[in-house]
Amino acid sequence: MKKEERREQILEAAMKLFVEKGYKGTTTLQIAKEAEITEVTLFRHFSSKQEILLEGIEPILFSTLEGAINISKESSGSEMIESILSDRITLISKNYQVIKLILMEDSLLTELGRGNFINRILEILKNLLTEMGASEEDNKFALRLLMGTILSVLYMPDKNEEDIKDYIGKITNIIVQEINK
Amino acid sequence: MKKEERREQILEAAMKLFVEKGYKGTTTLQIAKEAEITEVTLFRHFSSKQEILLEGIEPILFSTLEGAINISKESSGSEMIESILSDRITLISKNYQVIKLILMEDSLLTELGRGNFINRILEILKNLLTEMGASEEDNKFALRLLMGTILSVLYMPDKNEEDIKDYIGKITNIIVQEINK
DNA sequence: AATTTATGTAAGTAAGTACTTACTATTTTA
DNA sequence: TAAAATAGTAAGTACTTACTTACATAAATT
Repeated sequence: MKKEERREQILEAAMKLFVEKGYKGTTTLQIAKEAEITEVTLFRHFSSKQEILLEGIEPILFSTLEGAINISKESSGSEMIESILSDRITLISKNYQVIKLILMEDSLLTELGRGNFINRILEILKNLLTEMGASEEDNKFALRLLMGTILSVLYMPDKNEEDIKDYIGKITNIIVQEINK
Repeated sequence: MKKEERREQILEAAMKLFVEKGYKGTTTLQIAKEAEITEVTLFRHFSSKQEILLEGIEPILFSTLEGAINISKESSGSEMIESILSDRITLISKNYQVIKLILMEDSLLTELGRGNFINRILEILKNLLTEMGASEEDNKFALRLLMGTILSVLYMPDKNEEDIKDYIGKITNIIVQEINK
């Protein structure tokens, strides 16, 4: 098996276990077994357990968030939130396990200078709302509503796409109504 | 120092560290130091680290949730949700760190037969809504809205009581409006 | 003052865990 | 088919960690 393939395979196995039992609750031996290789091979591909975690969460840490900024700068109009929200929340919904892991391991990631995921999401949402022309007061209300929506998608067992889209539509109406009041 | 006092002191120190660094990320030696005692003394009061965790989260695990059921059965009218929500969310807000810990350590607690905190909250909220006469569809919407509210209080850094009460009021209006539509 | 009760000290045990080294075997590629 | 890359085996190292034992000391209770 080629280098890259094996790395992917190890990452996949590791993330599955990290999500299930947390970073500290997972051993490198368990990861190796899950990936059906030996521990020695694992350490030939990654120099440490930490490196596996960081590489595993990296794509989410960057792509999931940054995308929203670009979209918001290219779009306009009052359907903006809905399209952005729908887009972002779909992404969040698809990667909810990794994101939950990132929240779970926040203290560890903070030690490594990559913590505060929640604050970064809040910053992005705040910018979005400000660009829409929301006042300070509306901002508070809408911000909590949006954050609550994201968190509910992360933590509620019901991941039905239709239901979520439906909910986003209603939430968007409420926010737009509030801003244009 | 008396037995009970010391137990409390150890629990307090332990919970502080568990919240900061997670259960597995905290050692019994660290707990002892935080409580300004020796590790031996710690193990004279608790037979295991696990026992400390379970005893530490127990009050929240039971009181925070069960209370809501009783209130809901004794009250009536359309201000019901607001008073219940306000009450429960204040409690959640005050214990948000422990609750976050419970969510963080869900896999560990599941092994000990005490997991699925989210599902238990959802059950309670669902009952509440059904008693109010919400339809299946409203139920879905309101349930997500309520759960999102709780989660936002848990995870957003802004814990301003006024702001939260304000938000709850608005959310309540939206739900009542949706149900009586 | 004598007895209990609670704590500290010092040392240790047994198990786990991230990570390494040296050597051999297999698979892939040229 | 020979060279190069990848993987397994076996053993081990160095460190951490939950928890224990034995003994001495201090504080509280009677």
